[in-house]
Amino acid sequence: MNYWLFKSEPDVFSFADLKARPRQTEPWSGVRNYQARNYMRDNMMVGDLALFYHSSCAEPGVAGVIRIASEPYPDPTQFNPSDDYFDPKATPEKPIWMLVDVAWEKDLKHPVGLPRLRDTPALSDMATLRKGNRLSITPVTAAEFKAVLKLSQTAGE
DNA sequence: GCCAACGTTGGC
DNA sequence: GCCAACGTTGGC
Repeated sequence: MNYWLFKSEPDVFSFADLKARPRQTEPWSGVRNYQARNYMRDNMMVGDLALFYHSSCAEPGVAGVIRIASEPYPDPTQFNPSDDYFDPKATPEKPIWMLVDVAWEKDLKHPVGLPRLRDTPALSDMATLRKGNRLSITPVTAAEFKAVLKLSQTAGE
């Protein structure tokens, strides 16, 4: 079992939006970064758990827990000329961008904001908190995942 | 293969 | 809106 962190701007797609989906499941479309794609294509297993992180918003931080719900498959938006994520170099025979479905797994008792994450020694080496990191999908260690869940049990300051 | 220019991300 | 930091592009 591996652990991950998925970033999303809540104005575009939030943790609550995912929970409100009919099957509480959504294809994680639109990733156009090779490293993030490779994590989905090469390293994720159905059943892996992930933190759903809200970025570029008033209160950035971990909003909930999601689960990898499919094998990797081609991101359909790369083939659609009218889609923002259309990639003219991709064809169904030779897709470039792969994605996985993610499913709502559980709510947190309290969301864990970025300042708390930064204040937590156990998370000092967490990939998404490193200076300059912009990857929308990063690995999380089991210890880090556990530490975030522990933080979510209390409201903090 | 190098590297400058550009676009994007994301916190503040 | 600003700025730091990074990834990508394209000329050479």
